[in-house]
Amino acid sequence: MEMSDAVKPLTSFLIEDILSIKDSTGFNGKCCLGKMERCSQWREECLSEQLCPQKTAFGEQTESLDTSFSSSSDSNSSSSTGKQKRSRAAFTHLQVLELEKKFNHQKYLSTPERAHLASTLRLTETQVKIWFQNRRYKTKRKQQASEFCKDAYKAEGLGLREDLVRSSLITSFCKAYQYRPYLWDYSGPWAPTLW
DNA sequence: TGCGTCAAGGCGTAGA
DNA sequence: TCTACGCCTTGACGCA
Repeated sequence: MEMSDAVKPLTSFLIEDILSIKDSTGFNGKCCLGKMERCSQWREECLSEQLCPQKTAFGEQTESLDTSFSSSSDSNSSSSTGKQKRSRAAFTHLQVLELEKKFNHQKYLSTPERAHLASTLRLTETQVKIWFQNRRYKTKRKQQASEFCKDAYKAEGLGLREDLVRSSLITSFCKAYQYRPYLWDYSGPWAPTLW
């Protein structure tokens, strides 16, 4: 549904409209040349090894995006049962960084902003939209988890012993949960700690 | 091999 | 009716 939307023109803010170079790059995973150019671009923008350390940053993402986009239009990914194999695109570290940066400024993007960000990051508008959707939901879950943990600590600290065993379990859960990347990346509900 | 992460799928809802 | 959203789930992928 989403990926087909990405291919189908939705608004006048299509990446192609903005870039007006769509056929030369062959974006949407149908041509590796454009992605290689993107890789070069991103590599140049890498300030340090820390910004692009992941081995999945370019090669695997290229492949992933290929399969991701081709799954909607290419029958190669179909299994013998006729069911298309679902693929998951892995965004590059820099793409995620830029998305995070934008997210820290704005939790919601307008259509033009989304289109601009998508073209900047060489992603589809749908991918940017879904990323922000997922990001908001993750942040919300993180907030709920932190409040849950806070309450658990509070209850334990006050000596409320309705169920000490459960409380201990919750406490250890919270202690473990704080090491989840997207949990400790942000100290507050919308607090930008990366930037 | 089980588990965690995360992009994407799916469904219901709201607003224009 | 269309689009974007929230919420939850699914499935691919990497790792210990």
